[in-house]
Amino acid sequence: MPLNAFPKVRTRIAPSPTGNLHLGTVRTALYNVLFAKKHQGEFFFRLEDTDRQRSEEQFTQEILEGFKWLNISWDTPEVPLHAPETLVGLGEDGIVRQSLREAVHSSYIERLINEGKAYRCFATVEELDAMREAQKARKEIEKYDNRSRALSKDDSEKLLSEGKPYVVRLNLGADHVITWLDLIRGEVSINTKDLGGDPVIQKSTGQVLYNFAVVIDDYEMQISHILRGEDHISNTAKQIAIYEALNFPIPAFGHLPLIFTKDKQKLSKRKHGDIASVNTYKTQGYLAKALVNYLLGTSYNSAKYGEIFTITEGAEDFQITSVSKSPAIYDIQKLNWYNRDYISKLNYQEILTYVSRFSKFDLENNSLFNSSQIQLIVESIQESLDKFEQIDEHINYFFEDFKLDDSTLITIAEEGKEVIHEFISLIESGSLDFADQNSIKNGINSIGEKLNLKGKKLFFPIRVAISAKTSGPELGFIAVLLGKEKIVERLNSALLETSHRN
RNA sequence: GCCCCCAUCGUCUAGAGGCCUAGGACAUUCGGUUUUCAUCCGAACAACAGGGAUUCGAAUUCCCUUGGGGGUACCA
Repeated sequence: MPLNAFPKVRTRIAPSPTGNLHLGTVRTALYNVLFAKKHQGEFFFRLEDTDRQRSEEQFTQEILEGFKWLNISWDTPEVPLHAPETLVGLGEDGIVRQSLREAVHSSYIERLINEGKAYRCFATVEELDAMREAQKARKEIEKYDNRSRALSKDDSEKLLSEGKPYVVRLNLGADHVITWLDLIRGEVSINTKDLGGDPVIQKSTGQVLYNFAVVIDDYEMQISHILRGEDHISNTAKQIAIYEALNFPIPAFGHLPLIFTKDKQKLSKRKHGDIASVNTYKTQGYLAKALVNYLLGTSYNSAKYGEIFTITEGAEDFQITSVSKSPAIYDIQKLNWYNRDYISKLNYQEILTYVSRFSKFDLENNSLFNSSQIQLIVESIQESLDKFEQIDEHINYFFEDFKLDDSTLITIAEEGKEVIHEFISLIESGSLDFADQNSIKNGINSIGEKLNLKGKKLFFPIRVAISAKTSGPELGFIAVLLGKEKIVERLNSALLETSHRN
């Protein structure tokens, strides 16, 4: 596709360090990466840290760690063509820090004032409140009435010299329609009359507003394609007005659908807590690749790879135009499915690394089992793990004893006790080989024949007695690893507990 | 209120006028395998929001309605 006036595809992610790394931010970043990869372009990272009230260094660190964990890296912007020397605010780490660019932003404000495209507005907050009240009383739409457009240059200079506080507003001119061809949505049009009057571009503190800073920074970083959340659609109209006032080439815009929860609300930290935060997934033991794949899959399916694909594979046939327009509802079950799938494909060294990190048992240096036994244990539960956080609930009975609770004991029942008795005598008769799974299994089978029991009635009592669980690897497998003594001990103690209960 | 965006199974999606009695995946349910559990295999369930218009023909184009969401700051 003929991209646009820009020589090269450059995209960016521009998070604010005002909270944890949000799933939505990651998703936006991912689509930007995908698009840049697909078009052999570059992807940049800009930190929008100008909100001094809410920005915190701790959040910056969390965001960077999150990106690192997810293995999303960015390119370093080169010296911009349009800007004079170096790109102000660019750090060694390739990150552009917006807070370091305030002087740059201000200089463009001055330029607009000099060109008559922006003006100072000395109206006080009280004055503007009164204006809105009056509009409300008249049942008009509340918006800035552009009153200061009329201020003469002399009057303006006078108020300025008197030290009166002011904001700078962009002169939107006569009402007109701003239209862009959205990469995802097609043509989008917004009339400037619905923008709430001439927008403030610089506060009375001298700091510029978000919409202005974004335009300046994207321009100097030569961003060619801006892919961001749908919640920015109305910002885009204002930003295009700023691009036009500044006579900057206008990049292409694409507005991605948002992530919703089941209640159809935008996924937010405030309302939905931890599930919005990337850190939660890292902590619970999700694989970064699975999370990436899930996030990408929410609004995009690879024609070539279907559901399961890496970011590189996804980029092969990525079409920004085929990204879904409607919101994606957050679905933990789908994420878990991805994660199970990725976990099950891990080789042993990989899974051991993860599992060790999440287990309270020292798997790599264990006194009960040697390394090949550990491998057998880990591999036996590899496919039943949704996330690594669950590791110990699957393997704890190998490492420590337990007390059966009522809900577990109930599965043993009367017949079960008999099964256990028989199993104990069989073991003690010495006819089972604890080095051989099949020997154990055959032994259990013979009990089944003797008592005329099969299926759950035969296997559950033993399973519960030796593992306190109704699911897990083969019984023979467990028995061989735990060994004769431990098995007998647990069988006896289960019998004891059932008798206490009855 | 005003402006904008969106609308296919419960969920994510395929579908760019006839290939659609709408395909796949997740979830769910039921079978088979495993004398248990997990895995695996098979099957079932289940959707074009409603109404008009265009057309020989519409999930696909247009309009309206309804529903949902976003925005509406000297926040980002």
